[in-house]
Amino acid sequence: MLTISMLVNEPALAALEENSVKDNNDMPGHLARRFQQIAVAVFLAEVADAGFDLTPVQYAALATIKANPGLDQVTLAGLIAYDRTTITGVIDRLVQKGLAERRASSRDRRARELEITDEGRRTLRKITPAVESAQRIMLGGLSAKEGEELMRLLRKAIAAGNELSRAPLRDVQV
Amino acid sequence: MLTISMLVNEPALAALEENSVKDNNDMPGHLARRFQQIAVAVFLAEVADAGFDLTPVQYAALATIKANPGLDQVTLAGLIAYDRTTITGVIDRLVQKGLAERRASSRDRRARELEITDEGRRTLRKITPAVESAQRIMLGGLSAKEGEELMRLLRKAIAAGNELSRAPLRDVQV
DNA sequence: GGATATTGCTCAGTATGCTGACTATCAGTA
DNA sequence: TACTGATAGTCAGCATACTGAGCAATATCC
Repeated sequence: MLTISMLVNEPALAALEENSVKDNNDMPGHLARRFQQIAVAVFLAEVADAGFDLTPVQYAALATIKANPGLDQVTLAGLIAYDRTTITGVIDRLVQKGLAERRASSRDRRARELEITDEGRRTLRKITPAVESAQRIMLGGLSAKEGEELMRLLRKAIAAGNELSRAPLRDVQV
Repeated sequence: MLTISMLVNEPALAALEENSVKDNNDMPGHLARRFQQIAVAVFLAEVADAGFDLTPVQYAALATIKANPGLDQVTLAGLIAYDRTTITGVIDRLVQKGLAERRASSRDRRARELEITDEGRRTLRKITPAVESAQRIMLGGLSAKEGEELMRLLRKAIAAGNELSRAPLRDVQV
């Protein structure tokens, strides 16, 4: 195999590559992906252990509907930073599971008003310990102080980058 | 709407809910998802600005193939913590773009040996500034010291949770 | 050597997430 | 009121990620 490294002097190239690409596993983007990957796996495992079948995304949507009864899909999306095209499918599944309801709005015939069902409320209540346990587990390698610091730094980085994704977090517009 | 809160005394319940569910947006799992969401958006935007069409996952795979010529798919998956079923599609697309090659292994007829093409090498080289710029942007809200600390804490949390996802990071088995 | 277990890869199915396009509706304005 | 622009939601299409199943080949153990 002929590589560029054969055409230049070795130490110079090694140094250059060391500086430029580094280890892929040490880049913030990779760490973000990996932490999220573990977080989702832990969430699903804890929730499944508790006897439920709910994804992190579905949980967040359901909890937000409960806290803001009658909200529309775009508002929900803004409150938890989902893309509006993703919300459609998530709500479909919550409705199909009988945990939420989607009704046409009378104020605005374009909009759908979302409500949690009794079954949804029951599920949220029973699932809460598993959700909290999952949050603890995903910070399990850190001391309490480190966990707090990680969350503070994530919040700060996220706040600065909020507008950079297609689905930024939006304040409630009461 | 009849809720549990109507059946118990209000302050007690408010405190309980405050303690139990908190704001969904403040949970580690949500922060993980959000940070990753921004990281991917920034990566894609920077790379597109540079005139390329490569996802974070494809980039990581290509860079790892370059650093470990001839490796098989399972080893690649382990090196960057992908699920082996995900790798199949990622390699498909790298091959289809002409950036990598997949050859049957002579040692083990089950395995496929992966190689980067000249075109792949050229792409990696030209794309590197955009990738690095993306890493800077996603930490843009943090000081240099905070960025370092965030990465340290992420590495630590990830190391502790490595085995909890279906696709843990695996050391090179040379 | 032969049964058994393991491994490398793929595939079908499901659930995020995104881009871009489209419909229906609403809001503001000339 | 008619026009224009913005907004709510959906859809098609693509790319991760995962579960679970299956096939082919290799390793291991008796």
